[in-house]
Amino acid sequence: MSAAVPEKPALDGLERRWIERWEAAGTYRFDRTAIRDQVYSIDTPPPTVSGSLHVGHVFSYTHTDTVARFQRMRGREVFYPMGWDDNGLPTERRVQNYFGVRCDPSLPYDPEFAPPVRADGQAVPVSRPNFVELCHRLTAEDEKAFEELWRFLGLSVDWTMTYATIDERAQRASQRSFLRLLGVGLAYQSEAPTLWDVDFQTAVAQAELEDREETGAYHRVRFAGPDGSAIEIDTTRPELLPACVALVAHPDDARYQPLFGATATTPLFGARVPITAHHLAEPEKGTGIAMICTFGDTTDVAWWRELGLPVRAIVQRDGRIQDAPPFRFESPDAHDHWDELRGKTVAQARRRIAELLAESGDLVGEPRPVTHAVKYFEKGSRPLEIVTSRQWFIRTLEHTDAFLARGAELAWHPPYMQSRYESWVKGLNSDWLISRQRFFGVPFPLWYPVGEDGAVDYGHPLVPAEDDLPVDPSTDVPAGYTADQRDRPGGFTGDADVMDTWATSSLTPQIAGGWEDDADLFLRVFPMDLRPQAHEIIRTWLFSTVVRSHFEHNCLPWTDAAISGWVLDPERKKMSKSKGNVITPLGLLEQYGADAVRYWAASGRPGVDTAFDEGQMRVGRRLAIKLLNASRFVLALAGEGVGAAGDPPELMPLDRAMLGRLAGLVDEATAAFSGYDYARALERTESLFWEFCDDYLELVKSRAYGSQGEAAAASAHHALSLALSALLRLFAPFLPFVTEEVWSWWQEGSVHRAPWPRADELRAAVGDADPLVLEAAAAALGEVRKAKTAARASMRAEVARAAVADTTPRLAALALAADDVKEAGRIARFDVEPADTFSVTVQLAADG
RNA sequence: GGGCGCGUAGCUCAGUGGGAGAGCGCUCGCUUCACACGCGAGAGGUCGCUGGUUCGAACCCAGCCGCGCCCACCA
Repeated sequence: MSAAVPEKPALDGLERRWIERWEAAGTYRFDRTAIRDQVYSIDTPPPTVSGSLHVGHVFSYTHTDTVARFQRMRGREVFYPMGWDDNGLPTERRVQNYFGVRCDPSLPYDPEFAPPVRADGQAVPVSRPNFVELCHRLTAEDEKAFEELWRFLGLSVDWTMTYATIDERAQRASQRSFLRLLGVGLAYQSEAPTLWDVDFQTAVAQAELEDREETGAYHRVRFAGPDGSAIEIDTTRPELLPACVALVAHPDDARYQPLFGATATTPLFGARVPITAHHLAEPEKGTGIAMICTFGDTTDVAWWRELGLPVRAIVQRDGRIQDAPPFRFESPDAHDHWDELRGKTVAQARRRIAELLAESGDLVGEPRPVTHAVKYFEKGSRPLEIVTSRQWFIRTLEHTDAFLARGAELAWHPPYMQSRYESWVKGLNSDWLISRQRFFGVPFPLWYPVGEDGAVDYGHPLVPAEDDLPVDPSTDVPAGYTADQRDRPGGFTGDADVMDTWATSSLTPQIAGGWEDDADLFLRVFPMDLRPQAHEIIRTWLFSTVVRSHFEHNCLPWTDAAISGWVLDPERKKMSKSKGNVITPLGLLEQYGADAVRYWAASGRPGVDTAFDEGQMRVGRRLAIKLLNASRFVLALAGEGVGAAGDPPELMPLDRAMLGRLAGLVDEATAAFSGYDYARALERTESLFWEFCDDYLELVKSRAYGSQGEAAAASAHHALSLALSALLRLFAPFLPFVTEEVWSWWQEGSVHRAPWPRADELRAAVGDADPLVLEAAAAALGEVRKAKTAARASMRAEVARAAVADTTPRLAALALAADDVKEAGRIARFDVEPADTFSVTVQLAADG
């Protein structure tokens, strides 16, 4: 069999070769006859295909793959699908830039449409169906590129099991789940103030917000009190003055207590607004009394709601001040002031109104610069406004206790990640907003009746049958209506919105697992075992998946969540596209080899941010090459001993000691992997492997060549082949290519379908093993090496005499491997003497 | 403001009550018959700071400093 071992083994080309063979052999194909208990199922994160893959992806997907491979070798049938996240804003944005188009839903579909040739000028308006076609076209290309890279990285995904978050299955699942939530009242629509991105022109959910520190300015503005005296308030948003509906101070604030219930008058616009009390008003902030506008921030919304105030909205959905006055002005001046503001952007209006207030004498002093946190859509570039709109929500607020209980039920790796989940759930302040005023997404499967007067009756949505899903309400027609009744009095109109991307992604276990489309599969894989994901999307993806599974199946979607850290650049900044510090993985894979890149990734412990380190990839490459060479050597030494029939030979003490250590390693690696600590499993395996090469192989070399007779050689051969077999399997989850290559030299089948090594079987084969034998022998050999190095001699230099002083038990252990030490150290005369401490006296032969 | 994590050799990181470690980098040596994509050896640290618990602390406790992240109604 050793005939199959190449003369000069090399890493180059291993990836291409084995990718092809694994595909042909179906090595990673999921066997769907397996029952749930035999299955290990993974809720793979679908990467956003419109972005490019970066080393962060390689990092975390490698972690998952090592776990998948471990579980497969442990005998579980691994359900490891791959999804593509292709719906939503990132794709829309990429399509707009790539093709130079913009979606105009009012246009009709043009079947002849061809995208412009990268028009650098104006974006070409296209209809929604044309736009969606372009989205599909581009994502199809992106998915191909992603799959190539994943295969090259060696992910043991079953590539016959892929899904996309915009595909028909995903749409059906999203719509079905939505309709069921609607049916039991867990989904509802509401016309209410919502956070709104004025560039994307869509509502935004709490989970998509981020705070950004901005410089603003406090403007101290003078209101007129009931008796005509001045009431001064501080505001960073003076442009909202016409939207002011009340003043508010803390109920305990003695300064303002006399004013509660009275009326103040706004400058410039002369609106009379009540002076109210509310506990959210902070006496220390500004002057202690604030103006409430509809709506400047979410506190305004709370005050407005709880104090029962009217609405005087002035900001339109495009971020400009509306044309119509927010209320009936009582003075010509107010009209003049309004004319100065309307049509302006919020920022323009802010500058202008500051001037107007200064002119009228109602601005006290100069505006004072201040840095404050402002809410943004995480993908947006202008501060969010709050506008009133009709949106769909899923009820989460009244179920937070249940969600917290689910979080406690879930096994988190690492455990402290649970606190992120809990702080999110406890901080929820609104139901989950799932509707988006966008184009490339899953449509709401709803129509609304249009009355004879042309008014849309949102209160009585028309729903399709589940069997008809998915539907597109913009082209499909509800039961009982005909197509020509669309948007006509007495007819119907389709819901124009699409679902938020998380409303679909939160169903990845159902989509990947088949749910009702493939109920047989679903029974075998759901609830799943593992959700691997990054920590920054605990509040979105993880939370929302728990919500959906809780409502739909009354259980957790998976038992375990493995949270990966980030990849940091050398300056310890998170690698991200916007920072421009992203490194693309393909070049790395080609330069160092997939196994080497995986080695670096798998060295990053679960949940811990890890520095990008090409040095670690070089180390990984060195390890892979060492595996090739050491394996070749072991197989050459073991020769016919490998896989020979008949009774195994009696093992010598040194061999037993080495195999005993190996059994200990198997225990450690198995325990680490079972607790999702792949990094520890790798570290321990690697460490033992180098010792195996540096000490054991050197010690046993000449005996294996036959220097001590046939029986002694047979023992070495047997131990070597047992060790190589176990080591290859321990490394297989990390270095799938090189281990498969070596395995193929002398074994049948794939190492990735071979059973994970078992410590009890090793121990049974070994019998009694005294670890001291290997320890003492390695220590003695180390001292001999040291002496040779000190003498600037070659390791081949002959030693005339070596005398080992050590404690009696260690000397006894050393005696059992004395011949091996003598031969490895090229020692002519080898003496021992009892002593309290270990030392070795070495005399090199005269001519070295 | 609240919470979580981190702080160990120049760098990347292991180490959770009793000898301060690994790899890389650096220095020196070795044509060694598996591997020069190699082998051997060496130098290098007040384990963030202060106090406490303990016979004994890198490790447990308290406080502080620094870094990062998450959350928070941000007038």
